[in-house]
Amino acid sequence: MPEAERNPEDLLPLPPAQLHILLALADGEKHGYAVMSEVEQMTEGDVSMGPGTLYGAIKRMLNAGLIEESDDRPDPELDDERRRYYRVSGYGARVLTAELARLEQLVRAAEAKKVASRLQPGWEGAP
Amino acid sequence: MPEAERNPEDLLPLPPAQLHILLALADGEKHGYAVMSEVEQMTEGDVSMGPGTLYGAIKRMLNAGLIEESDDRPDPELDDERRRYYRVSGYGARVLTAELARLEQLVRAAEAKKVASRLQPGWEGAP
DNA sequence: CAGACTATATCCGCATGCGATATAACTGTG
DNA sequence: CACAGTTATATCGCATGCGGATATAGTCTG
Repeated sequence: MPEAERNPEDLLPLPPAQLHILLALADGEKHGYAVMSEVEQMTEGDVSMGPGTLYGAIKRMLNAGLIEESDDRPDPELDDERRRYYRVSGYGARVLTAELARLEQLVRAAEAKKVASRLQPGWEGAP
Repeated sequence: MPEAERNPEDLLPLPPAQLHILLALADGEKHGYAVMSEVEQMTEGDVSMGPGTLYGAIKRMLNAGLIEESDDRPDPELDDERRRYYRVSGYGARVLTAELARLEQLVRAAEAKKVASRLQPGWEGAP
């Protein structure tokens, strides 16, 4: 099945680790270790991803076509040959967008409920 | 450790199923089956929770003090004696708030990245 | 009265998460 | 240069979590 025809919705909800990796790669390709640091940073320490989680998830995501390994290497003087760089695929970008929309909708629904619960906290209107 | 002293942050990130259950109970106590339906409804079918997921998660959440079983019964004429009702505990409410804040921050961070990625899509500024 | 729906519960396989460990290369310092 | 600390990838095995199948039983509907 060609990438363009795949439906992003059927990978949803995305496992949290995969979401964080897509998010970390969203502003440009990075190598694995940089992804770990980026996740720690962008979540302000709420999420810290160890190597077990990272490389397991990367393998699955490559397989699912969410990310791709890049052959581009930076300036040889700045390069570290151990590094392997990854980027978000077109499909991955669409899945990321869909997952973010889902989460946003979830947060909105929660806010709506908070209002509702202040209006009727007891058994009134309950089953 | 008394509930009031427990730190909501150390249960975060909350497993998705537990978040959905707290969300379903946020506007009033419900029995298990009603939680399943509510999750399906409020996520517009994106998330459908089977009994395995539900009752497993409920057991863990009771244990962790996120929810409590309620002895209140609705009007006997409307009651179904098989039902077991659950409500969000004070601690659960605080954990829910913290988790929602975390997700909101994640979505905001993603939006910020989208802007950034339009400004510098290539290797410029990369490692 | 059969079949669908409500309701709770458990079992078990599978996916995911995560700490520990291994290995090796790079970086900076004395 | 030696060495310590950091960077970097990878795998293993256990724990957790998820989710379908199954069981049981009462209720509601055509």
